[in-house]
Amino acid sequence: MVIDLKISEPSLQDKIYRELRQKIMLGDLRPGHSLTLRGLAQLYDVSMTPAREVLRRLAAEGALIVTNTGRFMTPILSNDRLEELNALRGLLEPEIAARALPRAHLALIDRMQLINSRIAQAVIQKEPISYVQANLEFHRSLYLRAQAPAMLALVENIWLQIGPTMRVLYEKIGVLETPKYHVSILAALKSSDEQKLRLMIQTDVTNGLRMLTR
Amino acid sequence: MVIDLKISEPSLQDKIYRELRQKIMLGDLRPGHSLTLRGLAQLYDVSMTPAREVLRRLAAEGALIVTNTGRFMTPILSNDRLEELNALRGLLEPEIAARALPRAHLALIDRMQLINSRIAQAVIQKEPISYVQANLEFHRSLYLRAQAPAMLALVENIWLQIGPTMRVLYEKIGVLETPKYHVSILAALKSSDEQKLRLMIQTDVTNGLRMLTR
DNA sequence: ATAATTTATTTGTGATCACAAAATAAATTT
DNA sequence: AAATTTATTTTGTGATCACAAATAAATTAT
Repeated sequence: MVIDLKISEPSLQDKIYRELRQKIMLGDLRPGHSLTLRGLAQLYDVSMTPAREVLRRLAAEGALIVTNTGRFMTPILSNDRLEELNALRGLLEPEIAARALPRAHLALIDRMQLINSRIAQAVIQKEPISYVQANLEFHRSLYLRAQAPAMLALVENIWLQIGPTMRVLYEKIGVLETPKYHVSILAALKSSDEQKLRLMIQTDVTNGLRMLTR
Repeated sequence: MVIDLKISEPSLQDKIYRELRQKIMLGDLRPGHSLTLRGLAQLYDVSMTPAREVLRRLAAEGALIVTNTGRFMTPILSNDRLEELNALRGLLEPEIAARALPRAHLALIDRMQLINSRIAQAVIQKEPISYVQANLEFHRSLYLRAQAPAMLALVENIWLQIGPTMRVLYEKIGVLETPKYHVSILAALKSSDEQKLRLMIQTDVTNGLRMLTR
């Protein structure tokens, strides 16, 4: 018997999808930025077919909206919508963090500390994209430990939806400060204090938006 | 100036999408049921193009999984995954219910009572699909009042993911009983008791699964 | 019989095209 | 100068095809 372990290479659209998704989540595209099938296809030198699969997929995830005439663009969130999405973060993230807590060993905490210093660096260099990227990585590296893939998927889905809007908010205010509750989060992890962790995650999330919208 | 209000008729794929989505959410398809582009296309007498858009969209929403060779099928949920998804229901649904509470007037409560009797009817007639449909409608009619579209979208997304699995669970057990916490939910609504409402929604959701998996 | 191999069939991916609707630009009229 | 009309371009939708990979069926060899 011949066993062949061929790794089925990712399809064309997967590559495009991941790149575009990343761009949107990090706020590389502003709200209302429109994307066209042919434009995207040309950009990646493929035909319209994979391009539309990508756009529709992102639309299905709420990363893009489809206008009533079928055009694709990054969403322009109303204040209500943004607050709702942030409330969802405040609901989901403390829960997933709490689930990660028992599995959060020192190696992880160290790594989070390292990521946190990258955030500080982005603040100094005034690089909003790097800032968002490192910030999300800080949270994700913790949440991954929860071994709750469905929950993580929802959280990332929300990040995706608010990506473009967060970017312009950061632009308006400038990246003022390194997130002040991250140290508290790390402390709660070290002391395995679930209640404190929940509270600090919640505060970090809600305060982040308050800081931006006032 | 001439304003013309043309309702842009829904595209071909929209119709197919909605039908298939409904089928999946109500458990009309069993877990592991595979769907093919050409099969779906033939069924609706369209070309492969709209069929694949539909399947990919549903896959993006977690209603279908894509095998590592690109085939589409309804998900076969592990116990862990099912419990995780149910925990998400238990987290999200009390929140959205609480948000709907201030807007839940008598007309709504009456309508929910009516839906509840349809559930009882489905129990008697042993029609699992009708049962699930009416049950979801009971919840949705309340949640719609929350005016929290992003939250509702997440909830429905979870319903979609557990649809096929719930169906087989109902088959195994048979539709034993009408959901006993629904009357408490209605009572909490009438008395505008948020804490009770949260608890009863939570209990209804978690108990529903416990009833099925033991 | 059972396993291995070969053959036939089914399936998703990506490319290309025609088409109609929509958005934009240009021209015309008011 | 503003509003309307016309022409042009851009855009998404759906259909069809070739192709390679994966699955199923048939055949052969052990």
